[in-house]
Amino acid sequence: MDMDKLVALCRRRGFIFQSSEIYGGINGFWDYGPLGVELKNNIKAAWWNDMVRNPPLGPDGQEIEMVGVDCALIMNPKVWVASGHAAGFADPMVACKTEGCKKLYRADKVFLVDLSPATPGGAGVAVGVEANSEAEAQTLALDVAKKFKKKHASDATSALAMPLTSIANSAAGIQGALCPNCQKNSLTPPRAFNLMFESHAGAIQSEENKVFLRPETAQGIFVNFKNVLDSTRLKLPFGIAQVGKSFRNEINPRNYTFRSREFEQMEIEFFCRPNESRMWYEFWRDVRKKWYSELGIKSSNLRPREQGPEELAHYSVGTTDIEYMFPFSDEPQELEGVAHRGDFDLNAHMKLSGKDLAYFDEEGWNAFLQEKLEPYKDDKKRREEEKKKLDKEERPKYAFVPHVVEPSAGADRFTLAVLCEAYAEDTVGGEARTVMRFHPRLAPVKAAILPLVNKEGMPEKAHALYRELKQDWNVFYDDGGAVGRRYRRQDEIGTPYCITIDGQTLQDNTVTIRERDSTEQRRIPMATVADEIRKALKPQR
RNA sequence: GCGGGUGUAGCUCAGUGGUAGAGCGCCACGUUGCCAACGUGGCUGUCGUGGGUUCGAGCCCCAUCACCCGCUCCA
Repeated sequence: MDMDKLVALCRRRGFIFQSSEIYGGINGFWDYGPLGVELKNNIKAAWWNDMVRNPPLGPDGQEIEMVGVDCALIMNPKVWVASGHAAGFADPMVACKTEGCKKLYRADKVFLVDLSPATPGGAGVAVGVEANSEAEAQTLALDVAKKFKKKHASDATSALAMPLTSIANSAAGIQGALCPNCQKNSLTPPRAFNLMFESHAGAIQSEENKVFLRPETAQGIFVNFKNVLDSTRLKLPFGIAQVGKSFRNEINPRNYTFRSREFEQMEIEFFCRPNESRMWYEFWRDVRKKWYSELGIKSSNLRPREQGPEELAHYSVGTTDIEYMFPFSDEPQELEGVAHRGDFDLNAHMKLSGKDLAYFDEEGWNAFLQEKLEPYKDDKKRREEEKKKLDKEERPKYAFVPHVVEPSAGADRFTLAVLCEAYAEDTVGGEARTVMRFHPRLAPVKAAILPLVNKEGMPEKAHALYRELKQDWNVFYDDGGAVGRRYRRQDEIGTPYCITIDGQTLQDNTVTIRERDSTEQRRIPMATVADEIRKALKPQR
């Protein structure tokens, strides 16, 4: 599939426009047009319906409890300190200025081997090495120093590696750092790359009122964990869901809408007992992959991939990326991350806020109490004493911080995947056509109502049907040009059904219903059209 | 952030310094009898943006923006 053709279609038919296009656009931001907003809304509605309102049954057949929230984009900046984003999202970077090299490194991954002892006169020169840790750098240091010994004569036994970030206040008097790649003295000083968008709450800009646009929706859920618990009578396990915009200052937005700086997430934080967390992690990983398949993503294009330990996020003890083979890449790209976050977030917020976010297991505690007090049921005084004792000694064991499984899906990324997956070219009666094979649930327009010709009462009949159907769905009325052309127009925007009102309709109130993918037509009573559409839109499970 | 490429009508593209074009699409009227029909008429452009050279710039020069490819980055 040719990405350019899809991009052209999306623009031509009003799925996706470049943001602020008349001003030359803006890198990393996109707008959804009339059809795009329908498609994306359908995707979000399908997700909310299938995951929140009517989630699948749990691993042992029980109902799953799910509720939603809709949190502010801007939160107290301390949220991002607790979550680790304030520190981890501002990686200092260094670049090499030499023509033909121009490598860019994370500053904390570059270490300097001080060559001063190996250099005549002790001139301050150090060479950079790339390593993941200071220990790793140290093992490389001697080799590097030996290599340089040839050039700089004397002895290299005392080579030391130190983090590049310490170069500014180094006592060694190092005047330059050689690029690990081209070994020229042209590394820039470390510069901050802050990946969070900043703003100010209040009209006066100052350091005190600096705020951040959220880089993920998850933290709104965590900070409201206690509120939800206290207002709903939910018991573990349960999930809290949120759909909303997030913002990341991506260094280099690329690949159409795939890596945008403003994007929408569909996230669940599923809270469970620590000893059941692996089970729920595997459950959600499988549920989420199945969901994509149900909505028409071919399984050959879907790749669940367990992340290796080295690429895990700072909070995660296990993550599966559900990836999709986009046409713009040879490698599958992430649609969703299903992460086992352990108790990282709730603990972090407990620590920084000083608020108790532990869950108290009432059921377990009551069962335990009942069992322990059973022998004293006829001795009220003894019973009270025992209860006090147990309260003091045993009760705290029933309070714990839940573990969390987080299926975090990209609404825009899935929208893009749906567009890629749907795009097809085939031939009908020897003529080429372009057809978007959307799942009916996701199709922006569910049906087109077409009078075969504009006379003999056909438009009136067609209008009546149109008015009936549009009460429930986005349907489209088209009386322009030959019917074949109208069919093709609907194919191109992925409308699953075309309903044609013809001469026979006037006789017996039947219409033809044309199926998009096969182009086959059936004749059905006009009164059953709504049922036909409804049937196609029912989630299959 | 670096290097390379691209930018002309809604789309695909032609236009090598001298009056901005074609096909498709779109709109109107007529026609219409199930898969991009036909006839007639019509709309469509700050030639990505800003500056410069020139009597004159879509075309040459500089800058800038956006998109594509590669590098880099992506908790």
